[in-house]
Amino acid sequence: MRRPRGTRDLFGPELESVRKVMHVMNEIFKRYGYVEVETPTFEHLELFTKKSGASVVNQIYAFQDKSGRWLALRPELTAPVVRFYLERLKSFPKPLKLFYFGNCFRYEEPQAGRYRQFLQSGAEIIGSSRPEADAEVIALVDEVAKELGLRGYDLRIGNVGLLREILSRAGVKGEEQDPVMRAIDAHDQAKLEEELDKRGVGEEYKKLLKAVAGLRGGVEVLDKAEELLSDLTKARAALRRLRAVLRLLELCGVDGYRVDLGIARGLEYYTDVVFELYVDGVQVAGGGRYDELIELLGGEPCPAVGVGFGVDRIAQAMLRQGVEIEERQLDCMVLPSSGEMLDECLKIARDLRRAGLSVDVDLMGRSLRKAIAYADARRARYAVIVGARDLASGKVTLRNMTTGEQELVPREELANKLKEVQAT
RNA sequence: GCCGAGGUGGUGUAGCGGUCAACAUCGGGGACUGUGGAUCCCCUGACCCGGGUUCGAAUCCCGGCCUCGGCCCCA
Repeated sequence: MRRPRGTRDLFGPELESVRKVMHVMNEIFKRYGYVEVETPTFEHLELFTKKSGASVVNQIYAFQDKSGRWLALRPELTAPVVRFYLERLKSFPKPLKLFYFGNCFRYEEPQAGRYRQFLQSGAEIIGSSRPEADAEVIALVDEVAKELGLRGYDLRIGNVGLLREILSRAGVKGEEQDPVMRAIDAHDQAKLEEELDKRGVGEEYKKLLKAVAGLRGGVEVLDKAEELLSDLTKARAALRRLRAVLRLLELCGVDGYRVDLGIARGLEYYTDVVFELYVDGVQVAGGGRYDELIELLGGEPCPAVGVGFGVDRIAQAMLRQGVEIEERQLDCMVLPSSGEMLDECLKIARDLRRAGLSVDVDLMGRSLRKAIAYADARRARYAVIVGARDLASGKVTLRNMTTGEQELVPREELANKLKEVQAT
């Protein structure tokens, strides 16, 4: 039997790095005042088909249960969290700040950094339409990247509202905009030209769209955008919002970002400010404002902003970059000098474990020689050698596995002695 | 869904029509029943699956599966 395509078995550094990412995120989310939620692994299929276009529906693991209900393994977590909000959290004080971790499933061809089961985390602010909320979510992303020690990360901030407004003015509305947005996101000029012509967009708007989508750099690009958009009131409002968010980011201590007005992505439900986080050219997080999604899923109109993180991808980036991941090692192994000492070893191990130490005993009936070799292979810091000779005077031998130095230690002082050296 | 490169012990490789399928490493044991990272010896363990060609296939051909990477897509 082998594992299903696109899944992974994890252990060792791979698992440690995932755990570390989860741990750090968990701490930061709570530090920022978010509350954890958990939703089921499967939902009604309809929840996802409502939110996402038909193109992605065939990538959902969908099935009928024994009563014929159409269910789906969740392909993402925003829709389930919004569903949870609509079902039970609507009457909590606004804004609601929620975070979550969860496995998601997509039926896709596995490739670099892409699996059929993957771990996502995210945070959402539901109920605030203000730029403070946008800025806080972006600050959260920056904090995660910083605290995980990711080097050379690239945080890009844009606003899909600008591009969509230009398209609307040019007569391209609703879903018609999506293929155009995709072409922009892919930086595919030929494709963009084609999509715009297909929809009869005039030269003037084509030029404007390309000019705006090409803007990236520091805050100064907003001035250029403002010149270009002088006639478009709503687009200028979007620009003002972006400016406000960037100003707030400064107060939050975020400075390493780039403005990129070409961010469009296939994220069709984003309405305003959007952002993406890249590490080594791989996108590891993305989010933005989605003021219409909650209504789409059957709620009262309600503004919201959020972010999703690709936990596995971030963990892989950390391994790649050699970020230090501390791993709790075995404090000691308790080894009998001969078979008769086994009972005594078990008692000593019991006491040391109760004292909070990480302790192992040999379960193979090995000779002392082999057992010490095994302790070395396990990278135990100490070996406690229990023999009749020392035990006669109530002592055991404590061997430092790194230096090879040994000393006789009274049994009852063993735990304290080990805890002392554990701290160093 | 498409394209490319691959699949031999747990890992890394050799073998490329006839070999007891080799080597290294890892794992278990012994030399050495109160002392590890050395040496020597022994043991466990593999040709992805199914067809075909052939007297004979790990080796050649076809199909599938899987892995890695790229495209499409990425809510």
